[in-house]
Amino acid sequence: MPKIVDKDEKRGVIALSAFNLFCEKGLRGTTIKDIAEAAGISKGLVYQYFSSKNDIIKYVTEFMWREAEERIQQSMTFKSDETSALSVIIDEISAFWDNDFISLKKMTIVYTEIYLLNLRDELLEVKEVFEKIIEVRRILIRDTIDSGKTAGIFREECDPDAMAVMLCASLDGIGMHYVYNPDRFNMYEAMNDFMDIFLESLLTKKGKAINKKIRERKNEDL
Amino acid sequence: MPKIVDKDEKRGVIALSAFNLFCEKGLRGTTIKDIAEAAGISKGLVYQYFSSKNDIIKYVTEFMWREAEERIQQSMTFKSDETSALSVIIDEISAFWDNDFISLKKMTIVYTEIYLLNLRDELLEVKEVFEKIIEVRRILIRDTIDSGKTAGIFREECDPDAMAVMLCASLDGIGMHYVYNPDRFNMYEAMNDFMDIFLESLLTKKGKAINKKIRERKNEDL
Amino acid sequence: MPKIVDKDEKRGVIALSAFNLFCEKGLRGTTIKDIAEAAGISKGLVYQYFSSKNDIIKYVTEFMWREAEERIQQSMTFKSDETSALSVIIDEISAFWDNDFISLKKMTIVYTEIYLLNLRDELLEVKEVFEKIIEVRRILIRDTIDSGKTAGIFREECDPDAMAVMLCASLDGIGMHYVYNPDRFNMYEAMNDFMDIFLESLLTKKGKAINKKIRERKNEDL
Amino acid sequence: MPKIVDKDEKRGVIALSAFNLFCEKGLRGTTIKDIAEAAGISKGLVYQYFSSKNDIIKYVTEFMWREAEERIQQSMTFKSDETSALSVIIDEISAFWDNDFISLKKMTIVYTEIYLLNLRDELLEVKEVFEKIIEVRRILIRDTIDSGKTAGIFREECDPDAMAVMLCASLDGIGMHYVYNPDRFNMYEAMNDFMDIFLESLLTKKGKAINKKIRERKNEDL
DNA sequence: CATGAATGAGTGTTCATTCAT
DNA sequence: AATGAATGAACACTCATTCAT
Repeated sequence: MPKIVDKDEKRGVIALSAFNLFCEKGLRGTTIKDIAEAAGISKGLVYQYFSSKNDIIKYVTEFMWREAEERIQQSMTFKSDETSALSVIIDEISAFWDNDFISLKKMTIVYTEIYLLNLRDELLEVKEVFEKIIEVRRILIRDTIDSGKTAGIFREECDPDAMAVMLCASLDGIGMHYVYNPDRFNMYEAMNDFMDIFLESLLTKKGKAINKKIRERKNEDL
Repeated sequence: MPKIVDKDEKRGVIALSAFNLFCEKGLRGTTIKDIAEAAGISKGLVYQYFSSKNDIIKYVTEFMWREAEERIQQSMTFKSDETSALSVIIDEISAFWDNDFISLKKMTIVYTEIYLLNLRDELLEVKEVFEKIIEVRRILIRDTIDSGKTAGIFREECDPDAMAVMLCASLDGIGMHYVYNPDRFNMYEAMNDFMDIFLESLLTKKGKAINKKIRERKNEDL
Repeated sequence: MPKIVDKDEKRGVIALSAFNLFCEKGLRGTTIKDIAEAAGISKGLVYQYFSSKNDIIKYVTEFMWREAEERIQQSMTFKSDETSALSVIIDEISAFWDNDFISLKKMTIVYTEIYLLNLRDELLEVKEVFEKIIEVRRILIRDTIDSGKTAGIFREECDPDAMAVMLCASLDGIGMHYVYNPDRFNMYEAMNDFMDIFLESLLTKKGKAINKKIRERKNEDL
Repeated sequence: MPKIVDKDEKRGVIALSAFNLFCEKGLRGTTIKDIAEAAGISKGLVYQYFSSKNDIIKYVTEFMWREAEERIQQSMTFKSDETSALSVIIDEISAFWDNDFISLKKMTIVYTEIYLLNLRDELLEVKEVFEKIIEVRRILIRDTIDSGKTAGIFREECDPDAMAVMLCASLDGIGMHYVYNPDRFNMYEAMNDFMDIFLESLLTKKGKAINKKIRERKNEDL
């Protein structure tokens, strides 16, 4: 009788090993041998679970997407009051980078590497999933700003689409610079500063008042 | 006598071929054979002009740095009045990305690839030059904000160092997202929006007035 | 399960192929492809057993050293009487070259090539082992002469260190010339002549008597 | 009018540069570019004087042969008395290695490299010349011993052919070991010791007396 | 005469993938 | 199910040689 193996679980184990190695050594710099060893199995067996190295990258990308989605779902679930819009944005922004298990640095590196692959259409199988990662954040923020406008929190003249794109992009940039040079600045502070500046311009008076309350509540929590 | 060749020019020609290929296929994905063919020469001849593939990458990086520096020098040269601080920042920000889209894309891709390699110290020969590219912008912006504070244009409480880092990082992020998906948003508008938001928070009343004038003058120029 | 392979044995097989090729075509003239083909495997597989071409050369050098050491151990083991000093030297001298001509030639070629590489420090990984081959003979002979002096076999005025160096060097030269031109002279006779001349000068009367006995016994054995 | 060039002289200049480089970096390790630079000319011009790299090696070998021959002719020219036989041998032996201009080390390295090439018949054009270098010494020594026998200086039972081969070979070996490890022993002393041992066995009483005189005269000269 | 730009076959080495066991 | 031995195409880089100038 063959050993009973949870195929899906094992795929996850292998992919996690791969993910960690991708961070340390890059997509190209990580060999199948490396992955197999890190997962405690043989090279050949990797190919029972993944059809190719690209297949692993695809899985890893999907994994990152699922992580992002899940966090966002969590953010959304428990917010329903008027202040939610702001909290969601602020939380999501920091949550995206705020993960002990899969470190910021790791995420950033792999995310950036896949960004490059897709920019050159070198990994078409992965493109769709990768773009979901971007979209899920963008849409969340866009929708949040949108409903914030309805609630009178954001100013009329602010364009949710444009703002969302800009916000996501800026935060990616801050993340990358931080990862490259973590000594240069305190990232959480930087992101907070950034959000302050951003919100200062876009919030209505009502919005600013709410923001103030949220901040106060957060400080009390600490 | 052998064919007379302008060595420096030929280095430039080869490096340009390389640069284009680096963008299309990535640093690792581009082979010396590719570069030689694109430059219309043989593999061996490449090594008469560059000591190694990394040497080519170094040249390309230095080229990008020289480009960045030159533009910055230009920005600085002709500004001396009170409004210079703002103009410089605004100009530099847009100038940095102000080429045709093709070359913006290329710059971004290569810049990002080198970012990744340096993150893992895989390209030590290039690290120093790469960091100059980052620094030259950062310092320009920091100093500009600093002197803007003295001139009463920027608010007292704004930290030039932190702002400069954040600004550079954000703009990199915006550039990357734009290059990835140029249809999503008009980058110049996005950057202008971004700058507006940013300046709105950091300028004093006096600063805001000057900013307004600069904007008006610019619109007249068009 | 993959084919079960005795890694050590296979290393030996590959190294033997390499050794033969090194002799025929030289260390530099032998390519990894040559070695792989001679061993009946693919180029890539060679690197499963050796980390580099130099690693193969190192193995071959270590092999030669082990051969030399083993023979010397054998020479030492069964001699304990007064005459041992002389027997050991004589035996060792002939034993070192005492293989079929083919392998003598091979040894000499590879030994000489490694000599040249080390002379220019082009093969540092191998230097230490190579020098062991020289030293093991030199020290054996030096110690033997030394104890032979104590036993009154060698003359008081003979310097064991100088004699050992000279003896080793001369015998290397004779080996090289013999290998180059095996038809010119009978090497065993030449070495015997050489030893006779050498011993004639260095032995005491007592030593000469013992030497005579050893020779007679040897002739009886044949 | 073309520049008038002494073709032969220039060949010599190039070959000398080559010779020096062959010593430092080996035959394979020396490139045509190296040689051209050392000779102060261009790569292409080298091919006006030599048809190939092997052609240079051939020239260098011929040069070494001419050097050897010349020295030997000198040795022979001025000796005519009874003692010449010994002087010639002793002088030649030391003279062969005793050259400041073209150092011992250089000679040994190139000589040994060519030895290896010929051992494998990799450079047939050179084989003949290389063997002349060996032969010229061997024959000199053989003839000298031969005439020494006639003159009653060498013992009847000594075989000039065998002795000459052995002597040349041994001295080559001593040279090689010395070059590899010049700190181990004083080569001139070693060669003298060697000659003493050698002559002690082969000279007649008369021969020993003459040898003694030669030594004394030499010491006076110093 | 003289140059050095240009070539391209050949080197050691790596690694995704296959497959016999 | 699981192994790791085996493959071979691909890569960066070198160098003797040629030849247009």
